[in-house]
Amino acid sequence: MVADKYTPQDIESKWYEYWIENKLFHSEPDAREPYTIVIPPPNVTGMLHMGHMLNNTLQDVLMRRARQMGKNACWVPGTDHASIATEAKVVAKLAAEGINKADLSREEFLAHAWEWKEKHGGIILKQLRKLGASCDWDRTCFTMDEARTESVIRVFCDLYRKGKIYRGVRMVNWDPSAKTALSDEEVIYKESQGKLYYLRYIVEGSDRYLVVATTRPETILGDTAVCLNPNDERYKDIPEGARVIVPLVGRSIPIIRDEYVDIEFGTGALKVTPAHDVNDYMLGEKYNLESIDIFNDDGTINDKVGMYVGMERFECRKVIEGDLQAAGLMEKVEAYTNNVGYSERTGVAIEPKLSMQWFMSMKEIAEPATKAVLEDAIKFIPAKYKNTYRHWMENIKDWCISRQLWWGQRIPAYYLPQGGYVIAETPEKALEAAREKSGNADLQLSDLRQDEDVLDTWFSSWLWPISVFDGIRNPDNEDINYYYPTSDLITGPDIIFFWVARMIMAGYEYRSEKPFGNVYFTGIVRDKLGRKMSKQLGNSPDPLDLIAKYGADGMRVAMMLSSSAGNDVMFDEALCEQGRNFGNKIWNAYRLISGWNIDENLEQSENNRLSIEWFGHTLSKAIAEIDDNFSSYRISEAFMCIYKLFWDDFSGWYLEMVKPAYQQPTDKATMEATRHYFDLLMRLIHSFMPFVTEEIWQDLAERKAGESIMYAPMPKAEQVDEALLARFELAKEAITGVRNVRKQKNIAQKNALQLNVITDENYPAEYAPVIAKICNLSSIEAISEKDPMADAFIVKTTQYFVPMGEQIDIEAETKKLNDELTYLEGFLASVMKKLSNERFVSSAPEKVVANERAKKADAEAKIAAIKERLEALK
RNA sequence: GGGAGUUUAGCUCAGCUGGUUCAGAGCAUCUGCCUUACAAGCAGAGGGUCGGCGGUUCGAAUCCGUCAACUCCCACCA
Repeated sequence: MVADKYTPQDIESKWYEYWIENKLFHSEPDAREPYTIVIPPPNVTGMLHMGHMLNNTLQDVLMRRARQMGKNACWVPGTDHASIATEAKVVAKLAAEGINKADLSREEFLAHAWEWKEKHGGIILKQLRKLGASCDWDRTCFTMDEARTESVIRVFCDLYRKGKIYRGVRMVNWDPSAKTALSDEEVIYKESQGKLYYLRYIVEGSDRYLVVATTRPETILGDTAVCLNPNDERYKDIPEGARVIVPLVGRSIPIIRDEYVDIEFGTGALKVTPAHDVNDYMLGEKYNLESIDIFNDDGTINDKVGMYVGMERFECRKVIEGDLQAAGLMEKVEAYTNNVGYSERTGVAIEPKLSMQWFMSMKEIAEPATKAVLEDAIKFIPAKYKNTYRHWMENIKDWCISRQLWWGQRIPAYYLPQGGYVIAETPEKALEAAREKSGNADLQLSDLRQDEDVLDTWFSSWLWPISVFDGIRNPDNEDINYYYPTSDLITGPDIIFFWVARMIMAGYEYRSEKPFGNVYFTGIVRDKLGRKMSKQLGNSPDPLDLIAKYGADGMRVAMMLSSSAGNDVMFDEALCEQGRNFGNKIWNAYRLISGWNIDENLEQSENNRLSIEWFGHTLSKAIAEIDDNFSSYRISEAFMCIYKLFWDDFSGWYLEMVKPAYQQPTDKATMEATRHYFDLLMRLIHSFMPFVTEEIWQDLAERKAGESIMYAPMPKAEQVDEALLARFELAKEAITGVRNVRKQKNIAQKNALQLNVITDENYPAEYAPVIAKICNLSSIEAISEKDPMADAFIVKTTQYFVPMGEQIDIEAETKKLNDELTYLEGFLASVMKKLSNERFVSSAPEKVVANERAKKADAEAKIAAIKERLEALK
């Protein structure tokens, strides 16, 4: 027996413990078909937010459903070491304690970082349990645990040997706050209000000057040329080989001419700073210009030029502006809006910087991965992301995989004392290789210096679907052979390049097979005003608070109610409330039936038999619809089907139909059928609301120890009798008709009424017992005469009469009927117009024309019935 | 600058191959009910020129063109 009141908090943790204790989430390879999902690993020290709620609810719904479908379902959880984000947190934490990272050795810093990880790591996974996530926790992985780290190092070495990884000096995106290079994907461009400065560059040996426009006057320190367009008439008189003086700096630099320069922009003169701008860098390469790097790693000015040394870059910009003004070298300053790149993680402006980094060639490895998606070997849901994917893949650039951080997998490159390096999986192997390479057999490990850099976090997560099954180190193990390729990936479109694309590449490179069959892209969770949820705005509710308030089941429903693939979720706390209310509805429906008593000798009434029969068909129809929705990943629609099935069809109709009178018993067959339906409904709802359904399912019958609804087979649709359902709809309308009479005449349900019917083929005579019960009718009589003394209504063509024993309002009734008549005649006219159109009849498909004819006949019959009724009223 | 998407009821969204599932759902609103499971509820009701204009068609929310608004992605002319 369940409690009187539905309080999700009282049941949820109990069942989660039960599932864990009985190892119901655990999966081992067996003969069943596998169904696998690998979790998008959240940051190890992160906190659960609404995005995780959406993402993991979807995954859990799919997992639980697969399990009930008889598949061997395995959901692998884990966390990501998130190198830059975590390192930033640790640095900040140390700074708060007065410890400067620069004062620590690598080992000391890593000790702090691991300590931090042990303390905060995995909180997020514990939080997921509150949501009901049915992850196989025994398989929990971490992108920086031993197995994953070894896999990453192996892959690095392998790709290096295949010639796909190289080291070189390139212009990279530099984050001066984290003091590391970033990949192109980690840079976010934002429009920002800046200024356009017009600077005077005096032409050497003359009294004229060139005006050059720039947004970054501080970079004049690194100028090594000024570039003009050779076709620019304004500068025709500047002789070939002329030079200009860099303002303030006084350095003499050449004037070069290249069509790259846009004549229209600014003054048509461009300052060239090869070390600090991607395009300038290309010009520098082309014209063999000197490249002067003027910044330290933290974005302050270095001592290369000997001016403004140690000044922070934006501070320097202000000071230089003033100095230029003072020196009369500033023509003018204009307000200017341009796009500036910011670091995704630290939020500071990116500095293009030349530096030595490790890169991975992408072009070749991208090919099979592109094909897989375009040819639907991997399906994207929604499909629109195929375009985005194709565009990126076809223009893919090499991946900068090194980061100047400590928290991460250290690059296995070992430098030899005399120069050069070797790449090896372990220091021992490196030493061996180094001895061979150098020809010096006495070389010691201490003579080698390992590269200081670590690998980009994504260089470990791109292997995730393989590495969680140890498929890199042991490519032929039982797990990887069974679970790979995984079934579905649920993730956000924001990491389609960072992660999804790269996993596909890794899949083909290391398994010669796709990593997953379907990718379901969720949207972003926004507030109800459509704003992105953020800490700054404070519009992001704490999911755990919501779970505490409405229950995990309610929270899950909220996520399901407003999310279709690829669409953003406009989250509103009211949705949680709706979810909780649905749980309450289920709870109370169960309380109702559990209060019924059985009279063994009672024979089943026709009413009950009909009700059970009808609901069986309704249920099957809904199941078919749910299955259809799931097969195309319309998960929220599938949920809505179930919601309406339970609330309207089952609770609103079926239970009202079979409900015994107060304190009266019911018959055994009806009780059994009702409990059976309840059981099936709980199974259908379980993947969405695991807790409340388990609680009730356990109470529905004696269950064995360790048994769970989690493994109760998903109900299957049976043959649906559409004609039967259509007949029942007529009965429903008759019931609504009587209810309306009651409402208009203000007659309480407890006062029985009489119903008379002029029966015809549209009268659902078989459902008379149902109509009589629901409407509390003393009897239903078939009559042939119209009854002017009764309130009447028409369903399709059938005329129903509720005798009132008093004169009814003929005038009002007549008006009502006339209104309907007018409408129907208009409707008929439009149908007739279609049918009398030669071209319609000849070109429209048979079926459509037949349908129009049926509409015509229908309307005519209705009109006849109304006219009869009007006649009777006269 | 290039590309993609969206626009249907007050809100969030379905509407798949043009035609009885074509104008829908949930929520919200309004009206009436404390009817012995549930007021976290029940019974009803109202509400939309399907963004604008034009075209194709016997027939358009649906296909085509065009304009408008919004959103996202990519590129990064200083």
